[in-house]
Amino acid sequence: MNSSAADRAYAEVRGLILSGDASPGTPLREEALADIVGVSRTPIREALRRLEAELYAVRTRSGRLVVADWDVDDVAEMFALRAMLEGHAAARAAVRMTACELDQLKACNVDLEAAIAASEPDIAGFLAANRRFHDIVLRTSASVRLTTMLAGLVEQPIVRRTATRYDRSDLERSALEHGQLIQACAARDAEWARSVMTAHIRRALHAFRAASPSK
Amino acid sequence: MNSSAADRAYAEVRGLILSGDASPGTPLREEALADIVGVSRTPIREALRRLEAELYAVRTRSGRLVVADWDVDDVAEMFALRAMLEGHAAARAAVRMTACELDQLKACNVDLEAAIAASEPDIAGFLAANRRFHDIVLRTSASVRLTTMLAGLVEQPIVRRTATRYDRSDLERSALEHGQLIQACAARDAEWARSVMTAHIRRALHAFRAASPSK
DNA sequence: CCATCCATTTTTGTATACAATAGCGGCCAC
DNA sequence: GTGGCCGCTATTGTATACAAAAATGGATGG
Repeated sequence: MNSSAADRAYAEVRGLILSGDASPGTPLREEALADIVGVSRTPIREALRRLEAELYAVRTRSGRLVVADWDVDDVAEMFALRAMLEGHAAARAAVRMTACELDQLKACNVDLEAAIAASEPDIAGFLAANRRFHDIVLRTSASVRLTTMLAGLVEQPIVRRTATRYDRSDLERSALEHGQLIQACAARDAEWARSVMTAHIRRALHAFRAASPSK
Repeated sequence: MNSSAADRAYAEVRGLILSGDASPGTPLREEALADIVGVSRTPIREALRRLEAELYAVRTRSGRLVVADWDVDDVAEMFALRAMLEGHAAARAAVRMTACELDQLKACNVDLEAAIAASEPDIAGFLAANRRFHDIVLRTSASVRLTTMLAGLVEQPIVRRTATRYDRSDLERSALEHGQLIQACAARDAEWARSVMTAHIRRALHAFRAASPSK
């Protein structure tokens, strides 16, 4: 969509970080990245500033950027913040949800259930449907600030997990909890929606921890 | 402290916005700002990107940045988010607080009380002490992510208020609530601290609303 | 009088050149 | 052999030049 050089640079460098291709501690040198992405330093700088603001990268004393290293506490904190903020988003969404958006939510969850119904679950399909589900909630919450704040928070723990195994029971629980959220939204019950979403994210934290290679 | 051209540009442009010198809707043209600040467009761009990320400015379809216009709902949402996040920070801080930091908090509140004790309250002194108080809590929470997310949230509603009158009872209530937070931290009670801080911010929202010129 | 189209001008996006500074390695003295 | 100093290199910060896209203005036709 946004295919400016700076946006491509952002996506590409973030990809390097999330894929583990650039492991924590790796220096992010502007010129080197410019060569990789095929643009000049200017859009690279812009991308790096965004990544720094989202804490994908940290600045060593004086200038140098390196890939950030998230320990277990960091990840737990990210989930805690996400639980609060997405809970808040769900509460706002519940009272703003129209029939149309409710239908979209239901359709999303149908897709999600379909993705995990097969004997071999379709993880990519699950993640896509899950992502759409949460995006709809966020959009319905109608708070640009919330959306902005959550933007840098959702991707991060997911991708580190690509190598790890997804437990089927976790996937099924997700579908169940999404169903509960749909109920809460249908009932226009903000606090119910908040509770369900908060619980949903906090469970995801523990699922993530259990699946983590290094405890 | 950070006196690079980009940081000065950020501070100066943000000052223009918060002072109302650049009113909502005013276009933020890079070259014009470069002339004002006395640097080239490059650091100005960097500053504008930060201001955009913090929603001080919004981007009209295709490129142009204009000063953002916060309506009452926006401000309410900012306070709600701040209440959640600072509440979380207080909860974390309560269990991490050392005697040293507790003393700093107490000292801050002594200053704050001194600032409002005079017959004519020292608003600037109050704001400074208040700021230090919240900064200590945030620092003690030991979450860089939380600190980053709150950074763009605390300044914004305050300065719009420079013209409005501060009610003495509100100032006194602030001092009282800070005292309660100190108690909660002394007791290492995370949920008590969270509740006090959340209530503190939410009261501030209503004080702000009451003092707002345009209701 | 109003809408539309084209040219000009303004404004942003990107690339590159230059300046400043920190890091690094070698060399020398001890 | 080790520690400190000096010069060089690598890297970021800033300025400027150029390209692209969009707004503005006026002229023109209806």
